[in-house]
Amino acid sequence: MNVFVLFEERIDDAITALVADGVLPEGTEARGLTVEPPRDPSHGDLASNAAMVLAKAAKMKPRDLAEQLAEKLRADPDVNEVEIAGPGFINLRLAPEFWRGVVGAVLKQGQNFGKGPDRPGKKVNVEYVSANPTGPLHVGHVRGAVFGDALANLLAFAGYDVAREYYINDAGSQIDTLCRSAYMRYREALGEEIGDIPEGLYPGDYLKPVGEALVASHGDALLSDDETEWMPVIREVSLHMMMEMIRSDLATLNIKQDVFFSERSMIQGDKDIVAATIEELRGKGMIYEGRLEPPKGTTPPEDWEDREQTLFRSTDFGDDVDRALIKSDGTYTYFASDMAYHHDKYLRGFNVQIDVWGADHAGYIKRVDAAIQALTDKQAEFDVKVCQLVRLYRGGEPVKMSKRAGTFVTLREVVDEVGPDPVRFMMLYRKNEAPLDFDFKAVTETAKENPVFYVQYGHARVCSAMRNAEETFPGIAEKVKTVNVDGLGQLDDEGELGIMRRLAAFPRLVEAAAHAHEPHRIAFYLYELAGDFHAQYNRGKDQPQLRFIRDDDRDLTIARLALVQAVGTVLYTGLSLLGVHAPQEMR
RNA sequence: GGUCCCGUAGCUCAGCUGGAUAGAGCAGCUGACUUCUAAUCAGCAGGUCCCAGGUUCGAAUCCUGGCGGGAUCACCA
Repeated sequence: MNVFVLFEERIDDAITALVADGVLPEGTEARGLTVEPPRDPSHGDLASNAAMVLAKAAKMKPRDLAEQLAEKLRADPDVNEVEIAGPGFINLRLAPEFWRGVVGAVLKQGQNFGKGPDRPGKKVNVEYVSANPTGPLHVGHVRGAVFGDALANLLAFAGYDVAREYYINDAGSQIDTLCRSAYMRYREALGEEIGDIPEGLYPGDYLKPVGEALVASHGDALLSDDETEWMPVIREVSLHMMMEMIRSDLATLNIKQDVFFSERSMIQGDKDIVAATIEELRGKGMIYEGRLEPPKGTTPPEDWEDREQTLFRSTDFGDDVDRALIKSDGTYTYFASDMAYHHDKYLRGFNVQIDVWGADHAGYIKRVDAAIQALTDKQAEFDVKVCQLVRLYRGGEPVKMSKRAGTFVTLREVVDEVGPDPVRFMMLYRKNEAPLDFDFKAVTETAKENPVFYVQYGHARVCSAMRNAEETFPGIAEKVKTVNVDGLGQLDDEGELGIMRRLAAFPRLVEAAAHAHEPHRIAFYLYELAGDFHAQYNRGKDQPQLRFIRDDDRDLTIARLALVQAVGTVLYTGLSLLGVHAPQEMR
């Protein structure tokens, strides 16, 4: 149940009624009508702009029209008060019974509270991580991984049919580099003194196991000066082991993906869907042979070569320059493969595609967007979520990292140090396009300024209250589960009603966050809900009559606990969307 | 130089895709706290929403042009 949608419908009904009364002209439609929580709670529970958006068509003053609508709304039994304010806002104050009904709804629906309706015809593909299979995941991958995972959770909860996908870049020249690096480790594993790993190869120790595995399976049979002899074998083994490592890295953060799509698979054997994609575009007249200008404003790459090449007319779709598809050695550019890949996703039925990328790839958006538009005749919806940099701190001091020296911080190091929950929550406690500071010390502190703790503690406190109540009133938990609206009648404290309003906002929030592809809104909401709850708990110190557990009043305790349990349920649901554990207790 | 992102309280950031008197945490100040599980709670103070135009009943939010910061520019991935 979404309160705001519910009242949008009721206001719509009121408009229809006014049309029937002849007050509004036939065919009046409420375009841009909204029902929202007012910023200032003193304005009521719900505010609508209906009168203001209709005034022009109705040729009436907004306030007069508002009064007519108000008249209709006053007849609604859920509405306690209707007020016209400001330029023509209609402010509604709902009956307390209505808000208590929300508590009942949460208890009844449990973790389904806030869930969106099925959306037939919307098949969403969320692609995230897609790190090169050349080494372990490092901290730069973490944000996108968590973001994509949470976004997929959110979309699924909001009712979309969602697939989670990882695109394996296993076809480019970086894989040859990987193989040559692994080959060094292979020779090393055979007892050879290899010295330093040559410049340009991957120096990391994580390739040692690959070398050892190769010795175990092939002995010294791969030793050869001719690369083409060992390359295929080493490629297969290395890629497999790198992907296993990456999967296990992802598992430490509880990141799940359904499909691992291999770039190479598109051009293996006799099939070549990259070529097919290019031909399809050629058929549409979007491919030509031509020359490109050297890049401007920056020094051209040393190996810049002015030559005629196969180009895609991405400028027709808003890109800055047309893009090359085939390299001088005859292989496909990364972009050509990517084009085919996104096309493939569309052919698999995904009419909504969301890619999660790092900030350094932002300049790549236009060309992929152009390709998708061209290949799907603009039928596919494409959104790239760009995650800005994560800066690491420890106790306020920047953590030094040098990519050149190879001292990057791995995902596993971060998770090992602070645990998965703080990592996941903090990566989502900022909108994706803003840079993010991650402080190893701050995220494990047990204090309000650490939102992870504050929210998790809220959930633990709910569980604790239930346990305590069970000691005072054995069997009360069962009563709480089945409480009806009449039983909640005693919940009339302003703080309690405030919590109910917050709970009622959850379905709308889920809907909006999913629509905007912004999981961070869930994190901020949970912080606010936890804040409401902790505040109410603390009010019981000064005013014992407000305590959740009242030894002298079992019925009141049941009602209060129903609200407490509802808070716990929504905290649990929200944390699950973020992929964060909701603890029963804090130790 | 082009493109993309960011610019909101002293600091770190929200602001529900156009609503009313712009919010939270930290830091500062004032008070409460031998606890229904502690690590908090209540309050005060703090603002040229980068600037200038525009769109309209109404702009932090949308458009245009600037300013400042970051990222990026390829036959790499």
